[in-house]
Amino acid sequence: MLSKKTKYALHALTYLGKHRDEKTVLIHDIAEEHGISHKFLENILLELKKAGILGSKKGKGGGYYLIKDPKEIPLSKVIRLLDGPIALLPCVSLNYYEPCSECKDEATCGINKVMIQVRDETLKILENKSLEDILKT
Amino acid sequence: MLSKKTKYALHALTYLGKHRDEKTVLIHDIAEEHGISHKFLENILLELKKAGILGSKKGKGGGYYLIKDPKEIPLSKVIRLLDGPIALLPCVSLNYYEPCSECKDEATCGINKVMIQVRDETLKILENKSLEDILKT
DNA sequence: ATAAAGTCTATAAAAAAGATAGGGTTTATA
DNA sequence: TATAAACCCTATCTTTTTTATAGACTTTAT
Repeated sequence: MLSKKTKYALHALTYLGKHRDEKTVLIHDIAEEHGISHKFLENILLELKKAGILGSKKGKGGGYYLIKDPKEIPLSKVIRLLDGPIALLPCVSLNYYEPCSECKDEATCGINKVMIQVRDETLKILENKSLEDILKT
Repeated sequence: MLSKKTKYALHALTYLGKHRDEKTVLIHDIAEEHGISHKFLENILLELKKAGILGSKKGKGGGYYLIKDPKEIPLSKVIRLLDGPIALLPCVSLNYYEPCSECKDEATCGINKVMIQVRDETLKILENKSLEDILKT
């Protein structure tokens, strides 16, 4: 399951996507709309900004806004950013690889092999679904 | 990512699958083979037994054994049993449904719609990969 | 000047995962 | 029939991760 962080991020992105006509949107408004903690959301938006998905304007009249086209924001990117690996095991993660201690030899481990296949097929799904898909339904 | 519980379960099932010629296999042997806690593994095997995947024989000379054909043990079953939902959000889970508090109306929520699609496609993968696939590589 | 708004870092609280403990029950076999 | 081996069951402890909060700082419109 996705963490609340990722879930909130998706809601925030959706909200921002729906308000692209406005120059900026307040954290406060997003938080209120979905009944989530302002401060918690603050951290999340900051991460999305650092990842190049959002832009912001400081000071009075400031706020956040999307700087990418919704179709250029795949679910895989959001999930990796807030939740970490998409792979089911560390030993098959492309972005967060770590060996599995209980596995003696990766090269001959059937679990490893199958999980690589699962990862590749999962990635196909998550790279092909984007914020645009969420917005257009 | 999968929990250690699920990972250990997969290793145990693989071990049992590779020793199907023997009548029973000791928890101890599986735990030792993979360097994992005997007691922790005990709980996991018990769950696999209750789920009808393993059989056991008590007393001296006892142990565990597979009671299903490896191809009848899909990854989806093992994951659901030890880890819970496969869906990315509670509001789209088939087996562990719960509404999402930050979503006002599921019927019009784009995130919900997209996650249903992701769930269905993910399920296709995990229902079609089984212990057999792990064993045969 | 002031107030509004994002930035940043640290820490606290809560929940989940991982691990351990120990007594109970069953069964082969000496 | 006593004993030891092995699974059965439930409770609890520990650690890690997640979620949430706090508060001081910076920027900017008016």
